[in-house]
Order: sequence, then structure tokens, then C-alpha cells
Amino acid sequence: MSPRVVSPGFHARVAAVVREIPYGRVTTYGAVATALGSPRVARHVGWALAAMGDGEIPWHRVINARGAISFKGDTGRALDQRARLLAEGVEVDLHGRLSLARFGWVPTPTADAS
DNA sequence: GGTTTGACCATAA
DNA sequence: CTTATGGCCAAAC
Repeated sequence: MSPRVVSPGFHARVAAVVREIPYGRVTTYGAVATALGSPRVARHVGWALAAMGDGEIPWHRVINARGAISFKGDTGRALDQRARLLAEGVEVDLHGRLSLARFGWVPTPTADAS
């Protein structure tokens, strides 16, 4: 684990938090943003994931505050995300929505605060 | 260093 | 339930 994170840019922070999401659990952009210290950066969370594409990051475990999968016309990736969640035991309906009260997970706040 | 954009969020109607 | 608007902040151009 990294005891300290200086300034790896925003993407690395998002990636670090998303990577900590346990199996069969989902979190929201706002939750990740809040864990980073600012709930306003919720937009950048998803944007950061898109910028890096897929990698070692379980981006499919990140959804919006409505408890549903968000995408901008790119239904292809949205369907992929839903399929991955179903594979993890997360009950996602055809609307792409799930119960945050059941599968919602709170990310660990970063130990970096200046 | 200003402008544009964006996988969002909250509120209002 | 949906649609519209404002805001917020960081990266890309």
C-alpha cells in the first residue's frame, strides 16, 4: 500500500479508490469524489475512468448516485457494465438500476489531506 | 493561460 | 415519473 500520495494527478487517486472496491459491491461517483475530499469532483471520477479505459480498475463497480448505470449514449459499454455486475452477484434490473442500500459500498477516504 | 467539455449531483417545475 | 438549469472542478485543446 502507498502510505502517501503526493500529486499523481486526479486519475491515479480515482483509480486507487476504485481499485479498493470489494467484489460484489458498488459505489457512486459522488462517494468516490467525497472520499477524495471533494464531492464536487464526481464528474471527474467517471471522466478519469473513461480516460484510462479499462485496466486493473473495476470501473464497472462505479455507478451514479441514482443507483443506476450512467452512460452517454454508449449503451454498449453500459450493457457490459451491467453484465459484469451480474457476474459479481449484483442484482441489476433491465433498467440498469440496483439497490444502493444493499450493494452500495463506502470507499475508504484517502489518508492524504493537506 | 483562456475556452470547452464532461461515465455527475442537487434542486425546481 | 421526466425535463430543465446551475454549479462545480479538473483535464484536454
